[in-house]
Amino acid sequence: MPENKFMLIDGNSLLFRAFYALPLLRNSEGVFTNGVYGFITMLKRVMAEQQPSHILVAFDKDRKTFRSDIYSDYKANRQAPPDEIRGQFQLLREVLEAMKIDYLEQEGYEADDIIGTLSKMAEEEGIECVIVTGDGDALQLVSDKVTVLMTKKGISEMEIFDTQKVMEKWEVEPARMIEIKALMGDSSDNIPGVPGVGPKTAIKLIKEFLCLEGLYDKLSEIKGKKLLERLTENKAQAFLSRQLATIVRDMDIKESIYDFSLKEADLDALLQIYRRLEFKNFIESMQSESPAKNAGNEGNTCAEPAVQVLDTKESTAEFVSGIGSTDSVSVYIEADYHHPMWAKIQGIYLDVNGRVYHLPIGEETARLEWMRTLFESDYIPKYLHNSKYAQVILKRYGIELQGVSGDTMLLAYVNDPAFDGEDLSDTIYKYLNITAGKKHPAVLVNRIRELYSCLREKLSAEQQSLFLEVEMPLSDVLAQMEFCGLKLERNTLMSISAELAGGLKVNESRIYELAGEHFNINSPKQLGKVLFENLGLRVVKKTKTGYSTGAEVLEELSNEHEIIPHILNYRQLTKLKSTYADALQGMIHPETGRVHSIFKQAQTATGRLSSVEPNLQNIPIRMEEGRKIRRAFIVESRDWMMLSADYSQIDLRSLAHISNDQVLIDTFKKGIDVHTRTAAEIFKVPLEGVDEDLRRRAKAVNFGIIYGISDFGLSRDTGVSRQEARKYIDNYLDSYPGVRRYMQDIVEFGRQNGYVETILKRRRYLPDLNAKNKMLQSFARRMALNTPVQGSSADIIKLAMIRVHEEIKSRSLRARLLLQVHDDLLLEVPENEFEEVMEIVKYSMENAYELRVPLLVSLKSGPNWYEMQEIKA
DNA sequence: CTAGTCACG
DNA sequence: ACGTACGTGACTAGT
Repeated sequence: MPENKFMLIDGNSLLFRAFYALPLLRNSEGVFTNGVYGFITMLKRVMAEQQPSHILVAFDKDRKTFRSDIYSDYKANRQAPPDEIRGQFQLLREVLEAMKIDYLEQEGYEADDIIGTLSKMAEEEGIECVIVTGDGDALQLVSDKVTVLMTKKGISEMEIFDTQKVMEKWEVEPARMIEIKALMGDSSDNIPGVPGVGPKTAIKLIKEFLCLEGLYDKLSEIKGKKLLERLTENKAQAFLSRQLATIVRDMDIKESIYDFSLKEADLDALLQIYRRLEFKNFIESMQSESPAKNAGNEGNTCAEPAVQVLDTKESTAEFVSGIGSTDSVSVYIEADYHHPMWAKIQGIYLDVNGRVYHLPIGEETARLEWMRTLFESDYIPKYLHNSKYAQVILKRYGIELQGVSGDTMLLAYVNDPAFDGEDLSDTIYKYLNITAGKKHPAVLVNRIRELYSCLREKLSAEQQSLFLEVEMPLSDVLAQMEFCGLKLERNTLMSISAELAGGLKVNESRIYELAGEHFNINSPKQLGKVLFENLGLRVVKKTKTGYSTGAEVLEELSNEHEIIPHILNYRQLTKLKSTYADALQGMIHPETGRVHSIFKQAQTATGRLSSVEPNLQNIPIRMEEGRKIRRAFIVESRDWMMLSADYSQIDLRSLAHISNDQVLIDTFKKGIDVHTRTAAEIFKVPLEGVDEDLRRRAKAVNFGIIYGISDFGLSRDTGVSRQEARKYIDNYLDSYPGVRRYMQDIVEFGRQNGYVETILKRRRYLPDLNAKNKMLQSFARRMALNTPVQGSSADIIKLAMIRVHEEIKSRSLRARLLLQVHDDLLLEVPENEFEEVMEIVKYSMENAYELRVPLLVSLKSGPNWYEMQEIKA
């Protein structure tokens, strides 16, 4: 029989710990859950490690009435906990109830006191006791029988304290910890202590005098005059502090420790609350631990459907020929990698009218032929999740996927762009509330059609059009772009890399020379030490973990030490070398000699695309040194040309349209430079009187407006004072009253409806517009201001891409779209098609959507992505 | 796996 | 009183 082991948990300190250690997390109802999540994670871990026989969670009860009046005065000064955590205490209680873990709270006492009392009871019974807490006060309870497990930064690490460990760290017996606290105080607990006495002094004194009484009896022996003075002056406060720090160990508690034995959790109740909180990991681990218990109950978990394996050519041919246009087919491609240009197909799962079929592929790629007619037939409607992936990977095997009538990933994205629905099983879980226990492809493919219907029903008429007329056709365009890729010359990258390496070598040795030592310049930690400790430079800004060494900070210090410009230069060179010159080489596909980025169509909250593996939307251009990287991006062959087409000021034009501001509209209609016009308006000078500097500042204001301006941000980015920035903003809003109205209206709309929307009615939900927390609210406010602008621009260029692609296809041109960089399209075009394609692109982009202002596109062309020359209209 | 940094619109 | 422009992705160090 195992020995008894009693685990006592400080519910308050651990929940706070978890709350602050994890990023704010909410379920779809907006309930904050990060604290509970972290708490349970910790709980599971310590229970697995310690294997207790009895367990209890203690909570504080009623913070206003603590041990004594004096005590409550101090405690009342504590910061009120943020709103986001309060509700989590109740949630945690509910989870504990489902887990059948007892918890206790008692009027007028803190969790510590309950723990102190019960640990004493355990000691008296000779039972081993482990205290789990995030609060150092508990160390005073350590003894032969009592150990303390304390969180060590964040929640992932715990430090175990027994008597020996306490002695090592604090040099006194655990029971004397209260004497130390009495002297040094504890700011987090509002224990004052003796001012000017920190841990070092407190330890020294208590080691010598053992306790407060001993110390004050022999005050005359104290050496330092100042110290003596402080101790004398604060005698009462020291004794009070000790009282505050002392945990009560003799509360009147009715229960016996034997009442808190470990019990079996109520799995159904637990599953239910985990679902409500959307703790998918926990749900999955529950199901993998005991699948039998949960299988088939409530209809919420799903049994695996019967799967018919297609393993002969004849039976498959027969099966395929039996499928017609009235059937519903869902397709799931099982592959070994997430990048369609680098993955191998392992198998195909199909759902036809609710029955699941599996075609294993593996090495036998010839089997894909058996499916060709099904995949390529335009008239058999198919449903997929992320059809672009399937389209690209199949194309590599020579199969053109046709007849995709619905993509559930895109549908989920139109429904709510904030949800990360790339994973099919997550999406099924969210919308159908079904947990696909093992994420088996058969289970997943079996639910695609249901998911499709469920999501379609949720959409408004406009959202349906957005889905059917924009996202679905765009998926095709992007598939073509991904498959095509962009030709990248390895040799060019290699020589750039070598050049950078040369520069770096010189740079590096100069830095070591100036620093007087060798260190890793890439490590912000080591660099911070060298700059701010060894060289004694001014600390401008700190980060959570130490000194900030970002470019902004370094710029500011650039005149204070010769090393700084070298570091900035080093940073620039390493960035270029590692991220671009070197990394891109590894992304060149051996079979095509090109790089094939994935354009994520369901990623951003605003409706923009994003580009990964590699990210081709952030290839350097602003700085000449980096811009040279673009030399490596070349065209198909010598008789082709690169064509780039970018929208001029598309965001400000979207803003003009959405806000219906007459001044802004007038500016664009007359073709006046918008930054110059803004400068004239806010600085109250005639248009001709606007110089470069005024225009530059006005440009920053225009950007600020789009981003949801604050005087602070504007002042930081322009260098003018905050008051000055405020004045610019006020002048702007006076000059553009339509914009002011827009800013008010959109926030009000968002508050009323819970979301804001773009010109194509793409929504972004912003529940935080009504948050109590001011910071969350102002974040949401800025998103509400920015999203319709950024998102509408994204809508417009998506429409343009579809039109360009369609036009090229219908005229059987060889030209092709390569990239989209938010307001910029890049194509490669055979020379003999150049004039025609140029016109198609310009026309399609400028007429993609009719705004209250004209859209203007400027074109450039060249032999590679670096040498691009403006084409005059 | 997170934090810091920096590349782009 | 408090922290601040919007939207992304990749690399490196250091746990």
